[in-house]
Amino acid sequence: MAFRSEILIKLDKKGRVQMPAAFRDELPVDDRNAFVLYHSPNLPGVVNGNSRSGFDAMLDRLRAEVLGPKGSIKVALDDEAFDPAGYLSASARTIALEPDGRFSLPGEFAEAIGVADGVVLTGKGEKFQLWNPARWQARKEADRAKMAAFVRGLAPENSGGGDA
Amino acid sequence: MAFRSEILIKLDKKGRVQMPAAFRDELPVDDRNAFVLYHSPNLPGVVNGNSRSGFDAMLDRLRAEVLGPKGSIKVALDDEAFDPAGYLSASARTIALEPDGRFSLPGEFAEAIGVADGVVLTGKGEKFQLWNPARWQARKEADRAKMAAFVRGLAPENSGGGDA
DNA sequence: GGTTTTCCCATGATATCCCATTACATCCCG
DNA sequence: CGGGATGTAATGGGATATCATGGGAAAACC
Repeated sequence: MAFRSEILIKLDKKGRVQMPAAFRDELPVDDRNAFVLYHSPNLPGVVNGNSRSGFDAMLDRLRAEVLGPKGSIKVALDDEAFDPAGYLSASARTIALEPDGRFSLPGEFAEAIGVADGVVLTGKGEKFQLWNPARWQARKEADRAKMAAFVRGLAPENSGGGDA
Repeated sequence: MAFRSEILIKLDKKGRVQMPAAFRDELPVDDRNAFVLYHSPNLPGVVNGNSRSGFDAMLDRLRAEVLGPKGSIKVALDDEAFDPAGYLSASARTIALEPDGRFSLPGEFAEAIGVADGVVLTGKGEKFQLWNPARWQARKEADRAKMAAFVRGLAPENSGGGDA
């Protein structure tokens, strides 16, 4: 299960969005009628998406990271302490997929993204993201330079190298 | 079964609250006519909710964690020792759901939350919570900052940005 | 007997279902 | 190999169901 590619999808006047076939095919075969959208925890204007099992798996890893195995009962009871997994759960919504592969984008997400006529769906491997098209374009430009620099910096002491 | 999303629900003049469809769908299919509300054990003004089976499962885990496997018989007999699960049971009430998905919020919980015209229902994964809207807003702001800091602290040697 | 709870009906907004259309890719058959 | 046939993806829209809410009336409670 790995979300790849990027695609621009239109929003019709009912607020519906077509889930790209490439992403739909990555959802678990036994749970393709719904998935999860949630606000980015630290990047305003971006909405993340994943399968239900993928989202739950992320929360499990998160809880395991924060507390030890014994912490589960503490998190279940302690309402005062900050709970990252709980925070993400509150910011998430289960979205039903219509039989034809579309879903209606809840207003809260549409506002967060700042959608007008279209959204960019972009694969990030373990998850995918919804972007405002213009903002996505800008981000991509910026990332291109960073990526080139990153690759250049990978092998500082390379004598040979070169490619065919 | 995972409670997600957050939603503001009005209280009508009869004290009734609509259980959001997103939460109702998470209740066990064989037990959707009732659920459990209980006071937060350590955060005044917050009321927790869960399915009956979910609440019972939490009590079981709590007893298993606190006392050993032999603890159940001890708890059944020892009225002198402090019993956390028993304490939670006393603070809990089974709430009936009307056929249309509403329930009447008992006065004790309404007072604890400090409701006026509305309540925020927020998903925490394994359970959900009822909040005073203003207090929830404040908590959310505070948690947002903590979440951003938490994500930042995950990878000590992180050069680039990115989000979770 | 008066208050509270439960059941039922009403309503506006939204979401869902179903059918139609266009574009593009693949398939089939000679 | 070509050209029609078929399939799927993305989009549009009308009809219907569901959600959240309000309120009246019966039923239960003290």
